[in-house]
Amino acid sequence: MTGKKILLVEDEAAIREMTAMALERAGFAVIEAEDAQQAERALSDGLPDLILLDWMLPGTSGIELARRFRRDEYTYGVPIIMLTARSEEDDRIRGLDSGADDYVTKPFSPRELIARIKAVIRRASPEPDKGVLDIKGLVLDTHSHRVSANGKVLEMGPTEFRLLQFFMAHPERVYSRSQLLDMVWSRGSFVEERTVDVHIRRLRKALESDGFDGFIQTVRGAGYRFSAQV
Amino acid sequence: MTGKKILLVEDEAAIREMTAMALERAGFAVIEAEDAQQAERALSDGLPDLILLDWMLPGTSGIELARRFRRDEYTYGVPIIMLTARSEEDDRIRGLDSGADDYVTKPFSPRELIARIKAVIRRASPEPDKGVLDIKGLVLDTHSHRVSANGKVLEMGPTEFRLLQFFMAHPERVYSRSQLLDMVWSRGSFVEERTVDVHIRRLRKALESDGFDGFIQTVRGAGYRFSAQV
DNA sequence: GCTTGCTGTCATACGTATGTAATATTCCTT
DNA sequence: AAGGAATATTACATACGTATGACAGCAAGC
Repeated sequence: MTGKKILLVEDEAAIREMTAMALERAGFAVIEAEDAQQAERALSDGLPDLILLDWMLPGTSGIELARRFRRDEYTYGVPIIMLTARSEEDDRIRGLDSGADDYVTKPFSPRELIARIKAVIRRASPEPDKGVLDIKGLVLDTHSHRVSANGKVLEMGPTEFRLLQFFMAHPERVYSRSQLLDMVWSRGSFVEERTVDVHIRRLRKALESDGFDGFIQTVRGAGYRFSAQV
Repeated sequence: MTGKKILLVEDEAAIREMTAMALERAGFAVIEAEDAQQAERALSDGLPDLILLDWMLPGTSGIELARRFRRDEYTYGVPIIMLTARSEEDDRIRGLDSGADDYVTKPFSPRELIARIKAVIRRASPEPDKGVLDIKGLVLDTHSHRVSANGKVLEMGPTEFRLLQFFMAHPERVYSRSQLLDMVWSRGSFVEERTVDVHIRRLRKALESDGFDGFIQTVRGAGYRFSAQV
């Protein structure tokens, strides 16, 4: 559980440093940012396991930033905890609406904060970042967020990308539609199981011009499987 | 997946009965309770596979009850889904904190509720990991959902796959048609015993090109047996 | 504003698996 | 060897699961 990377976005230096210290003592690696710009720059160095976001920020507000992170396919899966002052407590609904996983009111005890962080990380338990996945010429780069077949770039939507990423990280194994919804669609949203069929179709379509669509295999009555075998 | 037992704790009779009906039609066995006391009494008759808990209950609240279940070593492992009204949505965090595995806001569609129930149950009770069954070159992989004979992939239907899986997990033992129907077919489906013969035939056909059909042996007057011996 | 791309759902088409009945074969008993 | 019972095999209608294309709602960018 330790060694997790946390991005802390907080403009007040006193609070930021105190918080960072508490987190580091608890075994987390903390990246500090004062505002939205610094935060986004920090993100380009690799995704953290969790983002701690102050509600009130100069410039782009915390809530706006949270929304942006949730929409961005790159940061989509990273859990977010909002830091709010007690007087802002009424707004916590909007905070949750914006996609935050939890909120903590200031002033908070380090113990409480760490407990919540651990809970959220455990719940989210993000996939280990594999970097580049290469299976028989089909290459998926999680960093550049690109897929290529024998060097030729393939176009596909964000959902198809995540689907393919999951499949390539877990090949030779059947997943039911329900499992795929859990793993690829992750949080909150309720979608029909049949929707998986449609995205499978779209993924196959994106792969078929290079003959890789055969890797996505239907297992009748069970689900789908990614396999480089015939 | 069906036949799972669900404890439904909800004080409003209308909602409770409607929910119970929807769940029963989906194949769940529902135990109804109006309040905390009834719920605890119901639990003493045996643990359910999941607890559906209304947020607002007369007397002991749903959240308090959830906390209690989580602390009690007897009920500790039973997954909980909270039912909350939309206006209570901001309390969702506390709901998760209290140990709930998911929450559903009222009004909910039966389909969504059932989907979430299935997801939570599946996560809570992962399939026993059988892994790979290998008997003299006949290999059945439950993960990839594949059967191969000395490396060559064999094609067969879902029922034949389940049948073979059962046989390979219980070799050297005779099973009557009636027993096989119990173990391999989903409960509650009324199928002729003679149908087993047909699927045995199909399984043998799938195996015969590689000489493995001899493993499926007829025991006249008793049933069938899987045996790697002559 | 408008356009574009993505998502989720639906209706429909399609193929295959399934259960049963009919017929053939094998095995055991007498 | 014959008769009867159990099993094997084939054929077939139907049900079921999957594939596919079209569509409407959104959000993002122009």
